[in-house]
Amino acid sequence: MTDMNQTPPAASLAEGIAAELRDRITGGILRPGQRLSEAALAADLVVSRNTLREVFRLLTREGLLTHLPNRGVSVAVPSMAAVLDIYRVRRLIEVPAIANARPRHPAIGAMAAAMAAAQDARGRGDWQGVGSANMRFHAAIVELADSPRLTSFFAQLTAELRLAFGLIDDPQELHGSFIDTNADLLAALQAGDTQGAADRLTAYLDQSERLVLEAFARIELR
Amino acid sequence: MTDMNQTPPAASLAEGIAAELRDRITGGILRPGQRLSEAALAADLVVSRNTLREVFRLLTREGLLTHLPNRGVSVAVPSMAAVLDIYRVRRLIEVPAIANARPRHPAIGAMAAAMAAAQDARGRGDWQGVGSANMRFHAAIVELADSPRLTSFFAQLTAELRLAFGLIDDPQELHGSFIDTNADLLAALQAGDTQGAADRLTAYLDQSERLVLEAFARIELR
DNA sequence: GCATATTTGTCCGTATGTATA
DNA sequence: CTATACATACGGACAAATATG
Repeated sequence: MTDMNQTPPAASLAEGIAAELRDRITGGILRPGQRLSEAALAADLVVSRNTLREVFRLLTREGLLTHLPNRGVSVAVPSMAAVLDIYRVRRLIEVPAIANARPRHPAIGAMAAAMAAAQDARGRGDWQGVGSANMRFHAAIVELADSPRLTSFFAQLTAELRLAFGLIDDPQELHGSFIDTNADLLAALQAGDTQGAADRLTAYLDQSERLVLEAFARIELR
Repeated sequence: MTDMNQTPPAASLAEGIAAELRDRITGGILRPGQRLSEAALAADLVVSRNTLREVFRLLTREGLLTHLPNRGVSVAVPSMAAVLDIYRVRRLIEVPAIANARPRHPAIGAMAAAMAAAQDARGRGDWQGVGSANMRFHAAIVELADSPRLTSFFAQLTAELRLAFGLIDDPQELHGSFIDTNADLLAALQAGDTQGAADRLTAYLDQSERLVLEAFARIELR
């Protein structure tokens, strides 16, 4: 067994640190709104401030960090506007990707693998794992379009969305209910019914968006 | 007259330098494939190497620079695969944006302004200016979708595409013939005929892509 | 194939300006 | 209003990798 799930050896130190910070942010270790002190974080990650600043620029561009001039960076606080925008773009990208999917495209195998991982994680009650697998499932959908630029753009959207997920208390409600819907989607796609698959995807996106927005509405009341 | 066309005062130095370098690359001052020495460029731009490296990371992520570990960065050399990918994504984004355009959306005014600028530049024989105006025209089309993430993603694609345009000798052939097509598109949109506008856009994208690819094929022969 | 020069990758110290207690 | 803390940006240093003669 090779280390296919391992992060590649990090071409440069900055890229490696960027990946590490991305994980901490999407993984919820760093909470939205939290300020990140250059000096403290550089010491913690055992890199120089210069290197860390390179990373800050990257993650700011990706939307995971917010940069306030002369006041440093903090973890981005997702807004309802951001969630609406992200789901709008997801519809635009994912639905045509499914609808125009070439039969027996390799990405369909990746979708099946992600689906299996999601069901496995559900069996263990690992809702965080279910969420990760679900994101891989949708990344595989985008890969159906065979566009590297679309794929990397979608990865960015995904990271930002996970930030929003982190604000929601109950991950089971968030991720648990969608496994069966997505399994139907996959079955339709494997049967060559791209239109049926696209319809199920649209339904999923609508439901998921509503769930996130409702959770947001509850949070903003507090 | 305010300086609404002026670049904003650059929140940070790195952002300003990034904008400057972006202009030099898309403007053809820096040619594709050209290596960029950290020390030389830093001296030229009167910034420290550290600041310049932050900029390099940003532009590498945007696809304008290529980074080879321990061998520095060079201006990206656009490939046919990149051109194909960019046009694929442009179709996916622009066509639905037009087809679902809300009547009297403010971006339609921006389209008209860009069109006027293109016609003006053509009158002066300024084909570079025609190209810039044409890109603004299409950026305005994307704004019809009201999605900030889509807008900034498209800006990136545009910059990368201009890199490819720079390899083509005859800018008149590249940009000159499309003004009238786009004028028709705009007229259809203003008349509320979104479907007709979308059809014209598709035709434009097909023609433009073919032109770029043919020019590429000629170049690769040399 | 080797010795040397150049360049990148990374770190540190420090001066300056801005925001906040 | 002063003092303090911090981000910003610079320049110098050095090891490691790469290119050159």
